[in-house]
Amino acid sequence: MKYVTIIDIAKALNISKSSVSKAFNNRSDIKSDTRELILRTAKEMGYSPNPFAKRLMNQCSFQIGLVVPEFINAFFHEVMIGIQEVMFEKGYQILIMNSNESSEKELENVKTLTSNMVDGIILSMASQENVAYYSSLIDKGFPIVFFNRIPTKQINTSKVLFDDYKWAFFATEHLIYQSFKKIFHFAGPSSMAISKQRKLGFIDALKKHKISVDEKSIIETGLLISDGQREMEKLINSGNLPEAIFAVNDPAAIGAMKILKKHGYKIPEDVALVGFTESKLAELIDPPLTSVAQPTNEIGRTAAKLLLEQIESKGIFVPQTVILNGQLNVRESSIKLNEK
Amino acid sequence: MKYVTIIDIAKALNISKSSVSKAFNNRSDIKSDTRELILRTAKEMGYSPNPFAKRLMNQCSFQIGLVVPEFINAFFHEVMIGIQEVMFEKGYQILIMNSNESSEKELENVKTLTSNMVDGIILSMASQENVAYYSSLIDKGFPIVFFNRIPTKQINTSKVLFDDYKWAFFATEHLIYQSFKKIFHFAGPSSMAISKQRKLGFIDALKKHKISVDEKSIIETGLLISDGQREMEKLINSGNLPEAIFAVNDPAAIGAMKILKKHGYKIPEDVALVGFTESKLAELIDPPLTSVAQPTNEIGRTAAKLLLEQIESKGIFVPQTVILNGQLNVRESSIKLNEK
DNA sequence: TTGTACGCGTTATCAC
DNA sequence: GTGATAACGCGTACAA
Repeated sequence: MKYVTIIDIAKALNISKSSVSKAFNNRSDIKSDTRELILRTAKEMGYSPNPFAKRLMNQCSFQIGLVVPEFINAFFHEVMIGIQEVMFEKGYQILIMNSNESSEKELENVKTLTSNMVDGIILSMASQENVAYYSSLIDKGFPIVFFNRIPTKQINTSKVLFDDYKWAFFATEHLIYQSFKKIFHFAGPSSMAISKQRKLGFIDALKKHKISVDEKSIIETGLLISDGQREMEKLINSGNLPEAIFAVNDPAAIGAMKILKKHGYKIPEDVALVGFTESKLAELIDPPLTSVAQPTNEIGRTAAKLLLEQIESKGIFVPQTVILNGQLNVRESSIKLNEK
Repeated sequence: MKYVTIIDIAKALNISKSSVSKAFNNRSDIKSDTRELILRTAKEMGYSPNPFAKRLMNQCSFQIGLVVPEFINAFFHEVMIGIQEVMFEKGYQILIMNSNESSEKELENVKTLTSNMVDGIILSMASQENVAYYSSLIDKGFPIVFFNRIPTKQINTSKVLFDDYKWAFFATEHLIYQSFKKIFHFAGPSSMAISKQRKLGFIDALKKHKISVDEKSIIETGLLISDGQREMEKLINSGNLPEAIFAVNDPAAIGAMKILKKHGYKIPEDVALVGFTESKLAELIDPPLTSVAQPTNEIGRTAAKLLLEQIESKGIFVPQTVILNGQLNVRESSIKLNEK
């Protein structure tokens, strides 16, 4: 595949390559006749500018990187779409990389991206491991925007976040208002900030309503359907069933639901369930799962806009932290039925 | 963000930039002492090679494009992961673009990618609209591999496909063997080759078993959950309920299931359901949905490998067509229960 | 209005 | 073993 260059066009028309370049850059110092002619022949010859030469010139790639910790849940796909919407409009391409919950892989991804000269990175971290390195990048003036799984320590850049604590609190309160008494929490990995926040929200909601928080009522479960299944199985075997469970995320809740149904328990009569981070599944399973919806598309769009601001500001920008609002979608899985 | 170049290193060490370049390219004509020194200082100075300069030289981008017609269903995400696995190992980056079921957008995407000098494209088409253009690209020597939604006409390149006809036939036969008699088909858009194939498989299976195919038993539905819901609603209103439905894909089947359940019909007792293109949902909904599973990861891996072959062969390659095998996952939604 | 010359960062090809 | 020098394709002062 041989690409046509401005030199080819110049030769074909017996003019200099700079004239061709001028024609394409809408410069005033070229006769409109010549411009027309050049553009026409360029089209005929199938010319398209070599992006690498351009980037070599302006030291800017019009590419940004997106690094996510996982690809399994729809959450990151949806955020990705939001980012794309904003970025493509501005002519940016997006290189997507998956860290697969490994902070080493994540560091590798970021290094691959920076050595590919992306103009900035949107990042959701697998863990807090590499924060120092990212901090040093930011200090050098490299634009990074964090979302979802962000650094817990202060960092000098923009962030898009969701108030996990608040919404976990609301979700738990919802169960309390339904007058469930014995409420358990299926928690995520304790190393993960969002898990911690959600757990804290759970605990504080119980405290506020003067419900004692039992050690055994918080079970570190994991983020996958299989995790929910495993812990639910254990719980059933132990014979210590709660009236309601608030799970760290939808997959954990759905896993629990599957096992409960398998053992013949009714939802929400026997055990009520609430998930977190609305997934498509929540509406579709039976019974539909109550869940906290995050504005995934908006998270993506906001992160993209913040990154663009940083890129375009060339150094002097004010780091912003945007906290987006969610919504508790109450569905059948958590509604206390009237006693028959 | 100022990048360090080989010239900076050369200056720092008072040597020529060509020596620096040689050190990095493991050339034999350089003293190993100097090489060591160069590599060490390079690391200290935080040098990383400028990929655009490199690409400008070797006229090759180590990037490939992936163009998919939609992002909603997990199918393309999963294929994408397979592609990534193979490509990243070889040092390729993947630019992902979404055509959103529009052939104009698709053409635009492909043009963006080629003008970005990707080394090849993996493509699933929104429609047959642009086949002539893709054909001309291929004839010019530009590597393209098709999968899933491929050109129906002969095209001189590699393809990864799934025998939609065969598996639709099997899926329908499964319903017949369960001794359902009145079987309907929720078909996809008739413009889409895969829809046509699945419909044909359905028809031929009925014919083989001497079941007459009624005009009314094939309903053009669409590919989304909402499509399945809408058509099921109509069907219920018309009072012409089948015993079983084979849907063009899982979302259509799931939409139908939701509406059936809403109206109090039991699955599979009142209406049995079979989907196509296994989704995560199939296992999770209640009752679990029988569906044809496609080997998504393998589709991605195969397409990636075929594309690499084409890229590396530099012109003389033998177009291959790989037909991958699927699996009919039989679940509760399609099993005829014994009469009580 | 047009063309010349140079730089962007890299590698390949020569002389030395 | 080393170091100039010329590409790669494009943009742009500056000279013509």
